[in-house]
Amino acid sequence: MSANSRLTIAAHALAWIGLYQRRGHEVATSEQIATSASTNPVVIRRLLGELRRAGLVESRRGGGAGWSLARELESITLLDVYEAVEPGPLFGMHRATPDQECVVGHGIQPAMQGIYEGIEEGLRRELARVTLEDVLRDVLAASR
Amino acid sequence: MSANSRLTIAAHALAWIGLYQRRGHEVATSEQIATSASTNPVVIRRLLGELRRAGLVESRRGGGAGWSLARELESITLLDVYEAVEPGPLFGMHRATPDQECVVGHGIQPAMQGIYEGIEEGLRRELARVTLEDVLRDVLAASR
DNA sequence: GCGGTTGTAACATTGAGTGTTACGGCCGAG
DNA sequence: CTCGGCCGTAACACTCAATGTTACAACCGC
Repeated sequence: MSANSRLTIAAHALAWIGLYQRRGHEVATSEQIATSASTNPVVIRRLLGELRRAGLVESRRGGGAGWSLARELESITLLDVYEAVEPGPLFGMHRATPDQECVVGHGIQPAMQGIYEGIEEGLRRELARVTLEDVLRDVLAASR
Repeated sequence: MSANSRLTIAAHALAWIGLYQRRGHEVATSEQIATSASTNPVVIRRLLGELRRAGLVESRRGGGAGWSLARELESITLLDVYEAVEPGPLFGMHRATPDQECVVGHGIQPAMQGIYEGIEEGLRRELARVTLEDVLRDVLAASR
């Protein structure tokens, strides 16, 4: 699968902002987060923009601008982040519609559709069990 | 997520071969399957080649050549197909290694690694619950 | 007004997946 | 033992999403 890093980077950004705020700072800048994640500030702003639309973070402009959490880390799950950042389905269908004259070609898409829905629902359940608080805890545990 | 159709096409091919054999034929050709799936025979041969390496199908060359199942449909699960056809992990890490001087940058990868392993294990469990026999049944049910 | 940051457009780059052509290898049929 | 059909695979073009980068207008505390 063409595994992308969107979920990882988004979780990284949220954990970074959360830790930064616990250390007494008001807001974090995309520049700071980008440095920690070894990427470009625009990439961070784009991702955080999607998280803002999902109500997970807030942004301030002007002087003393930057990003802050809209919710506590323990109330944000990986599912929230996943849904904010990965819109499409996990598995794709045929690019061209299969041969409708063929029994298999005709029935395969509704069949797989139903099966995939169940599987994605299971994935959602797994993602919902992990909070960003868990992520930050694991991050700090790894530093020892 | 850049959802690809490899799992769908592979399941389509297996269901097609299975049904074709139940109707009394020995082997199916990549040409026939490609027609049903509206794609190119080479795409089918490549995918079936991976399934052959995983021990799910067999191929014969020469006259009367083609593909046949190496196992019964009810003994093949979507997990078997998934592992044969999707080698990489579901979620990717940072493309460049994050800033190791930063606490979050240092701990994020081991943390996410562990979390992702649990989530992928859950996905595997879901995939293992569906057999290709289930798929074919749903396919035939959809034709009515 | 100044300066720093967000928000977003625009474009280049990369890589996986997919489609296509080509051709050598294999083997049953005749 | 030749022929024809199909596999196996290399090679290449094409598409598309993700990512990286530059640029710049908008915003707002100071």
